[in-house]
Amino acid sequence: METREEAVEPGTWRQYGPSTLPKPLEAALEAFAERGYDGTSIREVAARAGLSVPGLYHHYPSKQALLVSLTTLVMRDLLDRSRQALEEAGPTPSERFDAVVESLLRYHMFRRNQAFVASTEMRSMEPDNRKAYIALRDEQQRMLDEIVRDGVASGEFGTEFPEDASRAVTTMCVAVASWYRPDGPLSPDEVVRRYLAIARCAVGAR
Amino acid sequence: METREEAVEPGTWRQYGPSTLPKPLEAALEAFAERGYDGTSIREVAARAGLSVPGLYHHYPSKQALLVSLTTLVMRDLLDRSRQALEEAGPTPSERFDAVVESLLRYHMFRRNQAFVASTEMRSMEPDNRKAYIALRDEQQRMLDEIVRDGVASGEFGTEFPEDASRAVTTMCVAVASWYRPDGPLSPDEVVRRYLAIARCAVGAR
Amino acid sequence: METREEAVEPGTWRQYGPSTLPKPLEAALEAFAERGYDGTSIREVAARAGLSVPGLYHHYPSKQALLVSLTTLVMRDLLDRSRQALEEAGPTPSERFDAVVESLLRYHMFRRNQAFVASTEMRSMEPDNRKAYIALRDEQQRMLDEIVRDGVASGEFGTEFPEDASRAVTTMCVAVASWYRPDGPLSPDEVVRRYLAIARCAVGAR
Amino acid sequence: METREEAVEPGTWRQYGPSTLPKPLEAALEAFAERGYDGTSIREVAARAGLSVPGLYHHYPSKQALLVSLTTLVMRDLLDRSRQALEEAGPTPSERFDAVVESLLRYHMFRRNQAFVASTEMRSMEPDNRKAYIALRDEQQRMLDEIVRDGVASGEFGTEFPEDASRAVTTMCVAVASWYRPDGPLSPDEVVRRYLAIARCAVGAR
DNA sequence: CATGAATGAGATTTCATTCAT
DNA sequence: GATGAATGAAATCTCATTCAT
Repeated sequence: METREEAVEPGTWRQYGPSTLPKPLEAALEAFAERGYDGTSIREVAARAGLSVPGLYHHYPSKQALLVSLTTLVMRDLLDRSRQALEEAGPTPSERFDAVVESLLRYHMFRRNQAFVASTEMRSMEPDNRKAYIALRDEQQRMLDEIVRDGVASGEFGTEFPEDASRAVTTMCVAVASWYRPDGPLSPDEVVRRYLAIARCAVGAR
Repeated sequence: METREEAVEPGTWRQYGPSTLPKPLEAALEAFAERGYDGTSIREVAARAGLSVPGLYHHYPSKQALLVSLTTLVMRDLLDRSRQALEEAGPTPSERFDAVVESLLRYHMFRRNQAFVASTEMRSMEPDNRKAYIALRDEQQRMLDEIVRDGVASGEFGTEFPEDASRAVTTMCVAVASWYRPDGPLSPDEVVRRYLAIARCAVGAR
Repeated sequence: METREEAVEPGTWRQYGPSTLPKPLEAALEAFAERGYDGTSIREVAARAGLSVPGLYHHYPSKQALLVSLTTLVMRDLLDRSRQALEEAGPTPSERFDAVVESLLRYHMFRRNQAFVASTEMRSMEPDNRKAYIALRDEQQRMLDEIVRDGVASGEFGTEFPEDASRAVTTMCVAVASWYRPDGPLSPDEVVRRYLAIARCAVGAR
Repeated sequence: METREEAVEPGTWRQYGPSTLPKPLEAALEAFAERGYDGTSIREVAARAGLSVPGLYHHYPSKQALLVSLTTLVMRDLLDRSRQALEEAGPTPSERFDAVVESLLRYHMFRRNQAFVASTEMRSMEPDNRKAYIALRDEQQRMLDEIVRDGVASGEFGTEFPEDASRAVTTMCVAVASWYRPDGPLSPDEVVRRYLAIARCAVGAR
């Protein structure tokens, strides 16, 4: 009876296998994460990708194109996962809030570098590319804003400043990418549990 | 009865005049904030400082030295202000928490660029310089960690995860530097009021 | 009674249909005319020819080969036309002079790009290829030189400096390629009329 | 009683010492003349100028700048000489015609490479630079055009097509740069004598 | 400190050409 | 012949830094 175009297994948004980026993007990602866009030479990316420099140019016509392809894929992946989390969530703002926050948190742990580079290297994008990236990022932010507003309207959330709280929550989640380490003391599930508690509190849940 | 080395007017930590950085550092700051360390040429810094290139080298022996001087001054300023806020605060963990958080928030609003560059360009520091910078930053973080722990011990804060909450709070405050604009809709006092509410809640105050 | 190998319609040397160059050479011609040999990439030629790059290499083994094939065809065409013009001309040096000059003028108007590229890109030819090209060009020049000498000998031309006059005439005709435009104010016939007058005068005709 | 700003020795326009171009331009000139603009690498120019590559960039900010500086100096020099020749010439169109043609001829013999590169590499100039160059070149052409028109008006020149004749004469003179060799069989004075004869005839002098 | 000249190293990008399919 | 991938060599240009004056 399922009539959706793409029927996806439930919970897929929680599953993170090894990243499926094409090799040159994987190489660019690592390099950008370590040294930044401007601090990374195309030679370095090519070497990491196991290509000659012109070989790299055969696939991506410029350094900027690497950044754009990378960040676009990243934001699409994040958005897809958040949307899927929402679809599977219960109907109440609280449930929806938890779902989006959890998807944000997991993404920033399991796709740490991707998330970090995307948010950090916005300034290295050429104007048009930046505009396109910001549009995607804003879409993600608005998703949470709306839920928080709904929660305040329904009385589930008590915050006086829904916008600020929403941004503060996003901010916290994004920052996870800069300290979380897979081999650190906290498991992803534990991070989710703890940050979810803080996030709920930030919006005055209950 | 005052026996401190430097007796400072009370509330100085809340006062932010125009920055007192030496001109070359001011120039470097603006450039680094706009284009990043690697994206900034020494010629650009010299031009912004109204100096010739060799003139700039007369004051700072390398590009790296500009970054180090800059970030060291920044962290010292922030630490000084936080310490002063603490000295003037009441004795309870709640009062002390509020003081440190407010000092963090104000710093990240009034010294937006400084805070942003310092936190962003850590990766551009040579190993020893990075180590020294991290030491200062950790000192700042430990200041808050300790207060949160004290608050939990005293029963004023109810969080289960003092360390996480403390880091999340710092994180939120640091991120203020990347969205706050002096000509935006929120006054610094209002930002302080709102974020303080969120921060208190994150540590389970009350 | 006709015994020539190839009997050609009279006046053919005056007829210029659309150029019959193979497509890759046509493409190379246009590109070389616009941007010069060194300023043209093989990819550009391939694209203009509607071929893939390896497809182009299938027909011509190198960029240099394109230039050589092109200029050889061009010079042969020009020489053929001049020879044919001579064959159809009357026996006097004046008549023969007019015929060759007219053929030169028409070629440089109707095969403007070909003539321009051939004369311009001599310096881009590898030594042996250049030598071969120069041989053809000299043959053309000698054709005119000889007629002028005959005309002086017969008293029809009065110039003191037959060689100089002959070269100056060639020069003028070649230069027509760099200013003549099919949509300009002068018809080819009119250009022929005017330049022929100047050319005759340069050799002291009458 | 001389009140001119710059009193110049008469006949200066006929004097050609060794060229006074700055060394990098001299180097660029030779290279461009031999291999063309696109065929010349900046390394080659630097090497010929006895500079490192960045050393060359210290003086000229781009390859294009070399071309522009060079061709501007060239056209100014030529124009100055032609104007001076005119000032010293007698009042009749014939005398003025001879003066300008002689100045053109001498320039294209003594500054052969300069003249050749300037006329050849127009297509390598960026649009604005080309426009500026063409303006200078047209000024030179109009100088001759005007004289020829005057000569026709006064009855000294009999040509039916003053514009064509004028361009043909210029063309001949310019082309001298591509065959004249200082060690060839004709002295500059002799070339002047012979070409002047042809040029006069082209405009129907007498 | 400013000016001006200089440079080794290295940046991004392009080119002609080749080969496997 | 087209497609796609690949590459050594070389192109233009920039950078941090230095030195003489």
